[in-house]
Amino acid sequence: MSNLKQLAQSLGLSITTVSRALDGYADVSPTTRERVREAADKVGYRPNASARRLRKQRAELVAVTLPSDPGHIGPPHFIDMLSGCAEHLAGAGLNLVIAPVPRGESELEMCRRFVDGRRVDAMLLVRTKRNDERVEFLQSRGIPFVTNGRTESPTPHAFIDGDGFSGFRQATLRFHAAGHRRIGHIAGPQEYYFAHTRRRGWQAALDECGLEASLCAEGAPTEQGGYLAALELLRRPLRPTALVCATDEMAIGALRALREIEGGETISIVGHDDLPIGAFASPPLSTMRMTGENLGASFASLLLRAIAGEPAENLQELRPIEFVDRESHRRSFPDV
Amino acid sequence: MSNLKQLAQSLGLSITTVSRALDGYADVSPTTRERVREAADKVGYRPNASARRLRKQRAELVAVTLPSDPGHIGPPHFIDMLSGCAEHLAGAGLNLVIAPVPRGESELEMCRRFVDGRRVDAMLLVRTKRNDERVEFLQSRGIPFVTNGRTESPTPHAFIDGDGFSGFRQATLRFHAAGHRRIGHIAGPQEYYFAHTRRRGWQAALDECGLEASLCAEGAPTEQGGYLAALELLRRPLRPTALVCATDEMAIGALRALREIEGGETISIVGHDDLPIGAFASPPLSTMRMTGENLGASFASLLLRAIAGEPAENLQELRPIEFVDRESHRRSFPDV
DNA sequence: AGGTTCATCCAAAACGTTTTGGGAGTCAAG
DNA sequence: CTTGACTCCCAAAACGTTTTGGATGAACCT
Repeated sequence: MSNLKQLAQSLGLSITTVSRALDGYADVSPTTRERVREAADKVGYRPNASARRLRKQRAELVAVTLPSDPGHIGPPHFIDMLSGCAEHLAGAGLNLVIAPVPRGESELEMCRRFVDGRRVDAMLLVRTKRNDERVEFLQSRGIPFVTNGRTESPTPHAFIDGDGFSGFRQATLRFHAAGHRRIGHIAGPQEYYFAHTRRRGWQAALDECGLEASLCAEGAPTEQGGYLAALELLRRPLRPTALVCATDEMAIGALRALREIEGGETISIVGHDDLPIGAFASPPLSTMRMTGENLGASFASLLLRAIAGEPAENLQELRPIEFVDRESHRRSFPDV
Repeated sequence: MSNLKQLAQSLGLSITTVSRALDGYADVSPTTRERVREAADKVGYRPNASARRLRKQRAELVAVTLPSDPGHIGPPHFIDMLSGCAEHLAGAGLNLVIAPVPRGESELEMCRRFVDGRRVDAMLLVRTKRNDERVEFLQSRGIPFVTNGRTESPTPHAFIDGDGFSGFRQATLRFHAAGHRRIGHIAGPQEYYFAHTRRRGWQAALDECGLEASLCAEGAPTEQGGYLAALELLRRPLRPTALVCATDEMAIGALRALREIEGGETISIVGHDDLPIGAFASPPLSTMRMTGENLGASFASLLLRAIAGEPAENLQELRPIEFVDRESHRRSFPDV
C-alpha cells in the first residue's frame, strides 16, 4: 500500500529521515518529527514487516509447538494461556505462531524447519517428555526457548512448572491423615514429565507411610483414559478408598466409573488443574492448581528474557501447588 | 547460518541457478539440480523466510483472532481445530499466527495492525457477532478471510457454520414429540450469531407447535452461565420439563442446577458441540454436533482458496447438525 | 554456411526497511 | 578567519531471496 519511499517523497524528505523520525531518533528535529508522524498517521503507514525482519535479522516470531496426538495437546484452558502469552509478546512486537506437527513428520523435523529457516526468534514447548528430543535439539542450536514442564535434561533450560511431586505427595498424605489406607493413583503416560513426577509424589507419600504403592493404573490423559484406568483399579479385590488422579480430565472420567460401580459414592477423589468444569461435576471435584495468575504472561516474559540472552538458570520457575477443596475429596467411607 | 550466496559459491554456480534448481525449474539441467540438492541437504540450507516474503510480497502468514473475554474464546476443543488448521496450512507454506486483542485495544484496531502492516495474507475469525465490525473492515480492505460462524453482513463472505437453526428446531420438536409441553432454552449472549440463531430455532419450533416461547434465560457461554440461567428457569412457577442449551458447557452447568433442585432428575436436557466430556457427565449428556471431520482442515482449505482469489460465494459451508443421543434427553417426567 | 531452436546458465534488479558514515550549515570559541 | 562542536539531514549499503531478460554454445534444419 504505502511505503517509506512514497511517504518521504510526499514530504520532500529522504527515506532515512522519515524512518528515523518514526523511530524517534534524536538526530531529527522535533518539528520534522511531528510533521512526519502526522503524515504517517494520515496515510496509515505501517512499516512492511518482512522488510524490517530481513534487515534486522529477527523473525519477530515465537513458535509454540503442539503435540499432534489428539487430547494430548494440553488442558482445555490451554488456549487461554496461549492467548495471554500472545498478548504480552505483542507488546514487544513479537507474534506467536502455531507450529503443528504434520502427519508423518517428527516433532524434531518440525523444530528443524522452523529453526533453520530462521523463521522464529524463540520457541515455546508444551507437554514436555522426560527425555525430550526437542529440548536437546534447541539446546544444540542455541535457540532461546522456554518449556511448560521440566525435563530430565542434564543441561538446564528455561521452564515454568508446577511442583507436581509435592502436590501429589501432599494430597496423598492428606488422604492418609483422613484415615485412608488404600490410596490409588490414576497416572498419565509416564513418558511425560508431569505424569511421571506426579506419580512419584504419590509413591513417595505411600513410602513415608509404610504403605505399598500397588494401586496404580495408567491411561491416556483424557476422560476416557481416566475412566478405563479407574475401572481397572476398582475391579481389584482390594480396591482403593481414595484416588489421586494425574489430571482433572482423568478425574472426571474416574468419577463416572465411581458412579457406575456399587459403593462408588464412598470413594474419595482428587484431580489436578482446577478446570472450571470441575466445579460442575458430580460430586464437585476437589483438585489442585499451580499458584500464580496469568500463566501466559509469565511465559511471555520468560521468552523475552531468553531472547535478550539471559542464561537459562535464571529462567526457571517451579511454582507451588495449592489445593482447591470442593466435595469429592471428603466422601465418607466405611471403616475397613 | 547458510545462505544462497555461500551455497552458490561452494558449488561454483550463480545464486540464480541454485535458487532455480531448488525450486525445480526446468531451465537447470537434471545433473546440476541433483548436485545442488545434495549440497543443500548436506549443509541444511533453508531459504530465509523474511527475504522470500519480502521478495514475493506475501507474508506466508494467516492470523486467527481470539476474543479476549475469558471463556468466550471458543469451545474447549477449539485448540484441536487450530492445530488441524495450522497443519494443513503448513502444507501450503503458510503459518498460523495468533492475533490476540491487547487490553485497551478494540478487535478492529488489532485487525488494522495486522492488515496494514502486510503481516498476513488472510485472516480466520472465530465467534462472529451478528454485526461484526471485523468483517466489515476486512471486506472494505479486500483481505481474504474466513469466519467460523455466519454474520448478518449484507455482502457475502466465506464461512463455515453449523445449521444451528435447524438443529435447535429439530431438538425442540423432538422434545415436543416426546410429550414435553414446557420446553425451555438456555441461551448464549445474543450478540453472537450462533447464540442468536440457535435461539431462533428453538423459538420457531415452539411457534409451529402453538406453544409460547417464554421459558428462555440468557447467560455467559460457560458452565457458570448455564448454571445460573438454569436456576432462573427452574425457579419459575411453571418450570420447564425439558431444556435445550446453546452449548455443552452451558448444559453441563445446567446439569448441576438439576441435581440441586428437587425433581431435577425428571428434567430432560440437550446441549450442542459434542464435547468429549459430555459422555462423562451425570447423566451422560445428549447433544448435537456439526457434521464433518477435521474442521481445521476445512478452514485451511477455504483460506487457501480465498487467498487464491476465489469469490466468497463459493466459500460458504453450512453444515447440517446431527444428534448424539446419550441419556440426558430422555428422562422420564411425570405427566402434567 | 546461415539460420533457428533448444538447453543451460547468469548478472542485475527489485522487494522495503534500518543503519552506517558522512555532508552541509550554524554558531560560539579561539 | 579558523576551528571545533553541534544540529539536522541524506546517499548508499546491506539484509537474502526471486524473477527478468538475456548470453552462450550446441545441435539441428535448409
